[in-house]
Amino acid sequence: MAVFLSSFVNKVDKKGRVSVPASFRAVLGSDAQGIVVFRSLQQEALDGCSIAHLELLSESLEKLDLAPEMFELIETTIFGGSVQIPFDGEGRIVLPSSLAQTIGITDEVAFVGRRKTFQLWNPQKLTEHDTSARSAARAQDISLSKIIAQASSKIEGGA
Amino acid sequence: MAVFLSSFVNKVDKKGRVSVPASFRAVLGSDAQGIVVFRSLQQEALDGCSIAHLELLSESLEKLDLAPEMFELIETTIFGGSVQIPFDGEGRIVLPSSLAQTIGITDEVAFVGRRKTFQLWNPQKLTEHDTSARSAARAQDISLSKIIAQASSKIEGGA
DNA sequence: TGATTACCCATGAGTGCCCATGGTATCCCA
DNA sequence: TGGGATACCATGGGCACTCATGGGTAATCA
Repeated sequence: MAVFLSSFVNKVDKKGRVSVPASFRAVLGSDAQGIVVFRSLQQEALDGCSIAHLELLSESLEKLDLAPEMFELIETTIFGGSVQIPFDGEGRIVLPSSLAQTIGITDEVAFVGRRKTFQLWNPQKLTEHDTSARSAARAQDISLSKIIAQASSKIEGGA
Repeated sequence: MAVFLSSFVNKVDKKGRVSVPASFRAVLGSDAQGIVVFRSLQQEALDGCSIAHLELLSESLEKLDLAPEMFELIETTIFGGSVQIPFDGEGRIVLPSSLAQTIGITDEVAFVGRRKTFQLWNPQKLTEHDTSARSAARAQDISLSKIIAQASSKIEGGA
């Protein structure tokens, strides 16, 4: 199925509009009315997803037996802090300036695909994040083919 | 099964198009719509693979219990940093100039088969890398027949 | 009443699609 | 065995379409 891939840097214009990349809109579907955005828990970025995905998170919360503090945190910060933003006719959104300011977005936004969701970053902060992530990968000698091999052997081992 | 073998150096034209070697396209399959490309974690090159291979990596990530930092790294740099590039009618791709620039590709690209995936290099940097890799192999006295023998004894030993 | 939002239209750069060509390797025939 | 024909591959060019960007106006809201 279609997933959010790649990263794009698009401009924010004087009216605060920014184009959601066409490939992300394609993943969202032609009948998508917009997206949902909220502050990321782990990074200095915004998390973005489809409305359906937020509903999935909501259902997941009901099913799991989460600790009350975690439940409360998610209820307040994620659901309380999320905004649903419609597309205009050209596939643009207007980012609430309060959210944009929390992550340092001024005149450009980086959209970063994360398969089921995506993130919105200040492009410079994203570059810094990426650079440090790659340094860590080199230091740990991470290999994608090893990850695939481990996942395969986990299945065969009857794990 | 078919694997990516050999290396080829092809030209990049004024429109940024470059032919994917015919044997690589054959491995990908006649119904392949294109390839996926992302920055290599370990080398100054791009990693290339089929769309199915990226899906395999995606499934592997879901199956393994990776450390959160490693998961985050792969989600952002590999999936966020990958692009799905379609073939044109003649089996060419257009490399995004942002990716091409990170590895110093200007007017030629070296395609290097790595069995299940392949890499894209600046041809000169590939030559330098190969030279230093061969020096390291001689220093470590690497023998291909020893590798085969060790793998065979590992299988028979019921490891 | 002013600011903001929604809706509509326009434009240029880049992309996708299509067609053409030259070179090389392979195959077939004399 | 050599030459010609054919097929395949890499390379080059042109045109239509898409995408991101920009602007204007009317409606809505505070």
